[in-house]
Amino acid sequence: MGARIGLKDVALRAGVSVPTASRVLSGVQRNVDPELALRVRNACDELGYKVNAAARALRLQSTDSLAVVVPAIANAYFAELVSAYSRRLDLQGKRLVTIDTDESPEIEQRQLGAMDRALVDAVLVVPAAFERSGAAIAELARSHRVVQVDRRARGVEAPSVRLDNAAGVRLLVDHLRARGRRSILMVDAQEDSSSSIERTAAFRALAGPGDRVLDMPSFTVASGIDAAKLLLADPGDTDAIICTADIVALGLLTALQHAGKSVPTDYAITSFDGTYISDTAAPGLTTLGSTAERMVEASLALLCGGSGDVVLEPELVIRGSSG
Amino acid sequence: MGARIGLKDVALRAGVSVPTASRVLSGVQRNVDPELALRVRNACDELGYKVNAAARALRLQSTDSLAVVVPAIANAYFAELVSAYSRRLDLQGKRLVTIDTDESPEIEQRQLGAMDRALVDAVLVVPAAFERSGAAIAELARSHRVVQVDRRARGVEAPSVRLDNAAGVRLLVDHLRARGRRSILMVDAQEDSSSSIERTAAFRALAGPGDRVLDMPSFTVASGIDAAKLLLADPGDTDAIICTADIVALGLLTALQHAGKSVPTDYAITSFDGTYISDTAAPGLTTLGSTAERMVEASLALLCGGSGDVVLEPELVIRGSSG
DNA sequence: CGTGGCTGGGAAATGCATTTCCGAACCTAA
DNA sequence: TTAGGTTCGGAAATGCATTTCCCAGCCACG
Repeated sequence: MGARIGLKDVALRAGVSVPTASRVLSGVQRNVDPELALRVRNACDELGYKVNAAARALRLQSTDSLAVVVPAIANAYFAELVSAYSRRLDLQGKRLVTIDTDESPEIEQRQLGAMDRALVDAVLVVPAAFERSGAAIAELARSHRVVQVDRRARGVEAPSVRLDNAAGVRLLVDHLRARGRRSILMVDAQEDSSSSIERTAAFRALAGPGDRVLDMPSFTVASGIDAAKLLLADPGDTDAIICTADIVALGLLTALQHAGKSVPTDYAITSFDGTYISDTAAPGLTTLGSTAERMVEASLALLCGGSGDVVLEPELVIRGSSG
Repeated sequence: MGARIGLKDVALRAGVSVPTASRVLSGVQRNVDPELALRVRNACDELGYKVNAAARALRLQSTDSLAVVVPAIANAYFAELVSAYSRRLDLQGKRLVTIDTDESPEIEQRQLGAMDRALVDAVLVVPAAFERSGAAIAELARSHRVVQVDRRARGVEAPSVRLDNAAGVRLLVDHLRARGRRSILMVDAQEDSSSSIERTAAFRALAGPGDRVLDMPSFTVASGIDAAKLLLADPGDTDAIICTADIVALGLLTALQHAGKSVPTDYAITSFDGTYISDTAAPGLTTLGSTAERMVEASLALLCGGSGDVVLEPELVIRGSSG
């Protein structure tokens, strides 16, 4: 019997009706005698009443929760993105369900398929892959409001927010050329993500004969270290590097320095994300500035209505790593 | 009217009863004719039926979701912790609601107070402060299953998992002394968190006359940089540093190198968290190994029952930064 | 032929907050 | 005093999945 405390228990204790108690707690509808309101609030305290979130969500058809699906929360870029969402949603009294897909379309598909169990009103998703994420996200979009963030997936109608990756590549390439660099290596990862596809395509379109692309498996420090080994084993004429993530650039920078190379003298290094990493590496990384705040703002706006795609303009932040 | 599709619509379309449809989807209870099961599943696909999570949660009194409340998701230590939770819970078909309190007991209190709206079965919390987080967490523990992770708060009954901070400090101090360092500076932050309190207390108990403690406001790269400035302005005899977070050590290391100091020749640097940062800094940071996995395992075990506190033993990982 | 063992169906209860519909009671202004 | 306005209470509907109760069929085995 007397298991959980419901609103009717509160009403009983306060000596008021259920509708009245609800009016007090919901705060709206009609005016309530302050005396009664006080009795209701006291009853809540005394009984330790907590509104049942599931019942409330069922009735109101709304949970005040969003899901954000990122490829790797341990990647500083996505951690800063999630942090920005969290801060902004806190102000709106909403909560964030975080899903880490580990850059795997399989995990992503499983998680998105289970999203109906997740009690969220909408989903912000950074698709793991361009091709292989499409089906799961399109399916999800049939039942949920979805916005694609930072990356896109093929065949998904849902609106998206992303960086103008081609413009970003152009900024970096022009900057390196202006500094007299002749031969640029692009170190990429997650090559089947839309951002990688856009970045490598833009790079190849601008590239000269000495320019190369190196694909690493993941956005990790380890990938940067491995990339450095590969570069040192086959140095070519390379005198400048564009990493598609700060975290890879960090590993690369560290490994090159360990190998006795000087940055930026031997190699100019630049990267994309603009996380705190670029600001703290030694030397600081020339990078495209952080777009997390703008991306968060735009994607939440899209959630509240509106369709179509938002493309954010990148901005070059010059630090020591490019000379 | 014909708005959302419910289970009865599926049953109708499949030409079966509601209980039968439920038996098919829930998968248990009684055997169902495979023929009927197929019809039900087809009806689901055709109608695009998604179970209503709120109704399900209301009926089953369970949401398959946990909340994890961390002081700062952008701090690599907590990002790795959240990532570890996410990976483990994914395997159990559960979801994670992430709350970022920004190291603020006020935000923490507000968020925990709203936790009943959050549709979670339990809460894993890293208290922002030892003193000022107690009330809100104790209050939350009245209505939710709570486990304190990494840090504790005063007066909370909920079980906890944490590092043996005193042992960690001892490991680092002994290591630095064994390397011939005479004068150690501990750079701390969030001094009102339980881990800070334990670490500084342990340090002071072991400290000699040349040893000092410097309190910074936050676990950020910027704090490390500021600490370096303060140190250089008042160098004393300091020849070794213990940072209570990798991320602070990173800023400190970088700033000292910028100022022309050599690590480890001029300063040996050590830190606590064992995140990927310690592995990638140049030189690598001597640190206590990562306890995220063990902490996650222990805290989830506590959630499934059991009370009391789990104290994890630290392990010293020696890298170049300590000579 | 009879009985135990399965499986399906219909009706209804359960979980709980929110909200609507009225009727009853009371107060104020004309 | 009367008309109009305000506020509260009781009952009930709504949102939807899950599950129980029990009654019919249908099979097979004895």
